[in-house]
Amino acid sequence: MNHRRILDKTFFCHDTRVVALELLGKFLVRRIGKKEISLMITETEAYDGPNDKASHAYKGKTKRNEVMFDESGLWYVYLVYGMYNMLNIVTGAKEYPAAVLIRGVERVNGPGKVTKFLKITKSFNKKKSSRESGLWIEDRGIVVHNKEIKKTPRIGVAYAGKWAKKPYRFVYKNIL
DNA sequence: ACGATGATGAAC
DNA sequence: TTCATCATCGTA
Repeated sequence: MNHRRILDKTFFCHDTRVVALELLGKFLVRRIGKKEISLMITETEAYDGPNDKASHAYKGKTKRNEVMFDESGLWYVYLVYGMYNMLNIVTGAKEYPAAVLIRGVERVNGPGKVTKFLKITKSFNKKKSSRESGLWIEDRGIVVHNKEIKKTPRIGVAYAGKWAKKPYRFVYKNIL
């Protein structure tokens, strides 16, 4: 059975923490010309709504974060530290600003390295996760058990007070 | 432990 | 218009 299902809005329109968990074991697929690169997602972080101080949406809608307020299943890509693009997928209901940061995939650890390896830039911002955009996520039938998932505080958000301590980072331990 | 490197948002 | 900050990473 070659089980393959491209994930769409129906997958992403749920609680961002649930989506972040369920993205582990799914495949991030990037088409460049005729070639497709598929890598299993191994590390994610949830950014949850207007009250999460670690989230870009905490202070309301801006030009940068406005896609977080749009419908789920869209890419949110932005530049940090002048060098690294961060890849997020918008989650939850429309107007509820939430997203999941894809921090790591198999053999590529670190959100800046993922985007560099897959040549993902801000040109993907606000595009839909879909085959036609050249970047999408597939379910290939891998089942990840709760015991295989490590939950930790998020990285690089020490400024966020009590939100910095919430276990919104998810790591699939069964990494190749 | 620290510098690279530039967009962003808030202050002025 | 200036300024501090930043969901990072490679080098030391």
